Amino acid sequence: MAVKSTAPPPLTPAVFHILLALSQGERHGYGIMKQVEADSRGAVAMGPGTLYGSIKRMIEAGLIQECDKRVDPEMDDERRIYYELTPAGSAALAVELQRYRDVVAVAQIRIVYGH
Amino acid sequence: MAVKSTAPPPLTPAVFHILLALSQGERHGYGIMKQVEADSRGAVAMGPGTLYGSIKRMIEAGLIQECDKRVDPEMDDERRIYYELTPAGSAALAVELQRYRDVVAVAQIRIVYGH
DNA sequence: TGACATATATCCGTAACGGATATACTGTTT
DNA sequence: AAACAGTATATCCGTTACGGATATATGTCA
Repeated sequence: MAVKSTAPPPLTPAVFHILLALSQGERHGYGIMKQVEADSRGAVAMGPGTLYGSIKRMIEAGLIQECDKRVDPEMDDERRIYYELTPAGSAALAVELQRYRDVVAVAQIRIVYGH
Repeated sequence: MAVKSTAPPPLTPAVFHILLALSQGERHGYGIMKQVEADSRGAVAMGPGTLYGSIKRMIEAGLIQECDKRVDPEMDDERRIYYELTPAGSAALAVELQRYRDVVAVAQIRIVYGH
């Protein structure tokens, strides 16, 4: 769906959830998956196809980037690749979140005051 | 994206916005388009391809149905086809709305208390 | 040692999106 | 009266996104 006058690449739900997960701090792929599940109380289950496909697109779009940071080198799994939000990613998340708030507010008014 | 343990057909943003528009009352295609735009403060622009494609799928899924109701026969355009929510559509909207609220709440906590 | 969770990643069929296009009526402007 | 913009429905089809299946390999626990 086209989104007017906001962030250039309109956010899909998968992209939005990944951004939200990374707003919690840097994560590796599997960690993002788990964070998305936690953030949605288990409602959203993201498969590996969606996850890694979205990550690739998001890096190309400049929303996220790989980061070198290794929290604990001793405990670390060498295979892990950590990702973090870019400023553009943070901005896109903020815009999308505001859209979510607006939609919830509109729906709330509709329910309370009965269309 | 898969959505666990809720409504059988996981809602795409287009489907969600159409359901929300119809929660306002019965609408014809073009009316849905305008309502979606209004509900999102002009942020979401749904093209005819997405609109009529989604309507077709939603009727098949039992989320909406055509209704005979003609508000004002004198003022009416014969071409108009009106749609309304089915009970299943209302239920799916309610579930999806709760997911939106949850996501907004999670994000809000993250912002206020800083991850 | 078998099973399960963690972890990354690709492949590819299916579904959804969305612009372009077509048609036609209505209402307003010049 | 002609021209234009807006309303209204609808299809076509290229592009994108989704997401299950699959592959591989390590860590962990009973």
